[in-house]
Amino acid sequence: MANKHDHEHALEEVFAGMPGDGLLCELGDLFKIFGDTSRIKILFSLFESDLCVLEITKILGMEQSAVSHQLKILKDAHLIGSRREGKMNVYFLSDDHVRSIIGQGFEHLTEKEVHIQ
Amino acid sequence: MANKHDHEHALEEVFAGMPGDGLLCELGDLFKIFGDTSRIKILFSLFESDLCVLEITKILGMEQSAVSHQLKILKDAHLIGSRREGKMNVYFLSDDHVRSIIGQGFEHLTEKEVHIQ
DNA sequence: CTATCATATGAATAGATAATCATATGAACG
DNA sequence: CGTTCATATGATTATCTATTCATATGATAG
Repeated sequence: MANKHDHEHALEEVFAGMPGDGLLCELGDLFKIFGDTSRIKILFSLFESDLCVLEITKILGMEQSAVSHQLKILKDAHLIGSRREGKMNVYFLSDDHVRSIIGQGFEHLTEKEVHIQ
Repeated sequence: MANKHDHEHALEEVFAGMPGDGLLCELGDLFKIFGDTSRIKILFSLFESDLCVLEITKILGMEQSAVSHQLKILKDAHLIGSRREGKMNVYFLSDDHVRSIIGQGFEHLTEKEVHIQ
């Protein structure tokens, strides 16, 4: 009975600490963007250097239109930006959070590997 | 011509710095897991307290089977663990990377809000 | 201007995913 | 042992997503 009461108290704490549905949804949407190999590849590419669409297309080895679609998604999420250079649109990382987030993901994966050994 | 050469050099660097497809895929799969509101809600709940399935079900307000499905996904990814306590299965965060990753996502969102103001 | 190069957009489709309903498992207790 | 409580699993389905093909836009050079 005391145990049950503790659990209900825990539930209250959980409800209190839970962000609103809006924020949770935004957070989900943000991570969804990282949850695709093509987009991760684009981001990794931009870690090294600003690149135009054609270059990214060569790196990913897929249709140019597919790349443009993914670039739009990344740009809408403010993860990348673009500028014009002559005939080309050059894309770049818009801030270093992208690096940190992907870095944390990496750490999780590599530490798990160590753990498995 | 010099410009073109620079770009090709940049491409080489990008290819050199790019992780293998396997790792990129694992990374994508990891972030995919964070890319769902129900799972994020579960993780936030477990930030506060270890919880059994019934409690999580109450918090999320969805079918118990749906919760179990999502718990399985989280557990398979080693993001949570479980132990038996009497009749119940109690779930808990398996490590603090989860906190860091979600925290980074949060920061990105909130800093963007500041930026927009 | 108009042709062309670089990129973006739109429609269509195949594949993935998350929820639900129905049912199975499995420990605990009388 | 068999019933019940807590949870897991399987099948199904509606929705979402990433890609492709086809085409539009839009800047720039001739």
